[in-house]
Amino acid sequence: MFMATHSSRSRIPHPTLKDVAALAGVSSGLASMALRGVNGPSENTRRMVLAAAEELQYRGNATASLLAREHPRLLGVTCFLDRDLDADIVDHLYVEAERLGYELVIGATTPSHSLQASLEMLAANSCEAIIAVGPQNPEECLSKISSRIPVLAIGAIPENRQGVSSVHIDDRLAMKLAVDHLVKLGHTDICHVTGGSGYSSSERKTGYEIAMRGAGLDKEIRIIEGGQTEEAGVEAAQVFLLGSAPTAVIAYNDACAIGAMTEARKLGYSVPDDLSVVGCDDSRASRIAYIDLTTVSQDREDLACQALRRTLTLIKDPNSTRTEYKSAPQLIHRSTTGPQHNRGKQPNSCASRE
Amino acid sequence: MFMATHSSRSRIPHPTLKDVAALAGVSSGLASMALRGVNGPSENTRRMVLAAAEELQYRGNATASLLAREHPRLLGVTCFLDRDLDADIVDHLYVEAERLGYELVIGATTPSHSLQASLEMLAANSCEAIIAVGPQNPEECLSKISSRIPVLAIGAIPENRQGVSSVHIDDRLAMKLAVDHLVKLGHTDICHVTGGSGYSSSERKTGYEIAMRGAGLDKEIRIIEGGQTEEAGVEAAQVFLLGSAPTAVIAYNDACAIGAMTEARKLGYSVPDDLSVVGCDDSRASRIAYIDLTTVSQDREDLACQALRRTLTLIKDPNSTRTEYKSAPQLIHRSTTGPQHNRGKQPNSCASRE
DNA sequence: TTGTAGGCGTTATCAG
DNA sequence: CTGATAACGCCTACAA
Repeated sequence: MFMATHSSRSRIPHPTLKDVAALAGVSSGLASMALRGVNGPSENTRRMVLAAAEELQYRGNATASLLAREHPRLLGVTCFLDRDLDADIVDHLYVEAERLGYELVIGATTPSHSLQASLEMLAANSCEAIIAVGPQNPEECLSKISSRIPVLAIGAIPENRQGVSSVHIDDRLAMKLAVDHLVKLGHTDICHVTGGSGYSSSERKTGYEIAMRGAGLDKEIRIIEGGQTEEAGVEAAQVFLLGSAPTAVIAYNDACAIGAMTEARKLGYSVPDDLSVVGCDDSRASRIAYIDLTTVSQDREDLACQALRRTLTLIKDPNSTRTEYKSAPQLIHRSTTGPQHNRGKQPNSCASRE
Repeated sequence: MFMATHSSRSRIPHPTLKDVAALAGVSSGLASMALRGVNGPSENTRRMVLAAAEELQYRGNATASLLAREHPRLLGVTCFLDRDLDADIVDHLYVEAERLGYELVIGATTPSHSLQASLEMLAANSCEAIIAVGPQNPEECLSKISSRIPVLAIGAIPENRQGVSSVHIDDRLAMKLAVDHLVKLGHTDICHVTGGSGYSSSERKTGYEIAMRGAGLDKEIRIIEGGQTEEAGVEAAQVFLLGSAPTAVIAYNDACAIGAMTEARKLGYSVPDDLSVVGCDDSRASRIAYIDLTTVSQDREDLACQALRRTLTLIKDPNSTRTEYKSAPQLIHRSTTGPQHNRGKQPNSCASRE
């Protein structure tokens, strides 16, 4: 059998529905129905069409289909590419979307490609709704675009963001779990490193404060300005380890916690002996054996399912009211937290020990 | 001024080009040209159209545009969501694409959404070409789809993958840099942990072998089957640390290196005193201060630029021959490699020390 | 069960 | 410089 050496892509255009219909000897309308599996065409017709499609290696043109359909069944997703939490969520979104007969198209948010740009792109491309995954710091653009197309955020959103529904973990509860975990281990001197200026950061901060008060530790509340990166954690540690160091620290997220832990160890503190560290998110990094960070997990599957369910509701009734769903977080006890030994807050001279 | 309390999205459909043209008092064809900024319309007409578009809050329908244009100027990108190397590359792709007037749409590859599925989706959605980022293990689907649409892989591809061009680091050179670095530090007992069955893994293995021979270390060549994850690194370490442990190890990538390093430390080896560890990719994880892994970096910007340049060439001439570009890697010396002390290969009883 | 025809919103071609 | 008009490929009444 001979095969073409050059695939002459440029010469023979892709076969269209009309070609398939012609080969099958039916009209293109019928062929369309047969291909989509809706009922109407007879069994015989369906077979003919499928055979023709197979023979011609027919591939539908999704763009044309999108334009013609009234319900494109296409959802836009914006996410960051370097956050494994987002990756897990998107993975679950794919599963749910497939189950519900929806297609997903992704607009990535990167340093050079803003959330705004992703949203515009998705809105222009016939998406029926947009699911924005991750900490949406310039949330204004979510509100803005939500007047054109339903938007649901996975991640906390201020209540006054009109039109944008959200699905996220209960940030306050997450911090309460962390505080209670440490209290149970005997800690009282527990400080919190914030995640900067975002909304979920302020929620977690509030949750920490409430939990501390709930544990009768009003006087011990100590808040350090931080951020969502490892570097922010490093800088925060340099602050809270000066003077009277706490025996435990709860960071806004895992990255920040890892940074703080790194710096603490570098300064001679042993984790968890001298300092217990708790992160948040249960990121991939937190699970690295060498890090093995105690953290508060987000249930990715729950978030994805709820997000999709609610997004479809928004599509059906665009005027339905904004909703908010708080998923229950869970404490994951790993090796960076331990009992309070109460043996002083001075760093050891020896860097680390088992 | 009154504002609608409910954004009645469902009631008023988005304004179309025709609406804009009507308001501006011109034909839709003219309006289209004015909006796109091509020359033809008079300055006055252009202003009228722009004003009308502004007033109606007109947003073009990208789907319709895609269908009508002969050159959609749309590129599909497949990538993994949890690999920060890919994230960096995509970031640079966005920059280059914008510069060249192309739009990017992303199809993510996740555990539940195969590369195949992403490719099909992108091909069906009027992309002019697809750039596949990352280690494409089931590369067959790249070849298959390349008969329908130009495909360029960022990452090594076997030579017999017809139709698929590739842009990637020089894997063999990368391993040579690692070997030479270690040799310069006095190491001779250098083993390599592979990345599993992929093509770039076999290239790196070969590169390691060649470099070892080049350094006169034929007898010292020692290869351990590994993988691309931290877990694989852990398992590999359990193997190569049994019996006579090497003084240095080069892993397929950073994740694998980190796993191996973790396990080595857990078993009582000090890094880099007892064991030097080199990764590959210069991933975000490798830069974490607490890990600070010596590695071989990939120039993300170079990869992205070359990929885009070559992709456009493929689009212009689909019958042009497959090309391969090897980007120069660079050794990043961090703190997991050090001089060979030659003080025996037995693990210390003390876990670690400064 | 099947064919026909009109439309989705743009772009592109051609006369005027 | 401008305005009809025909694609683009598919979906979907509606009619047969």
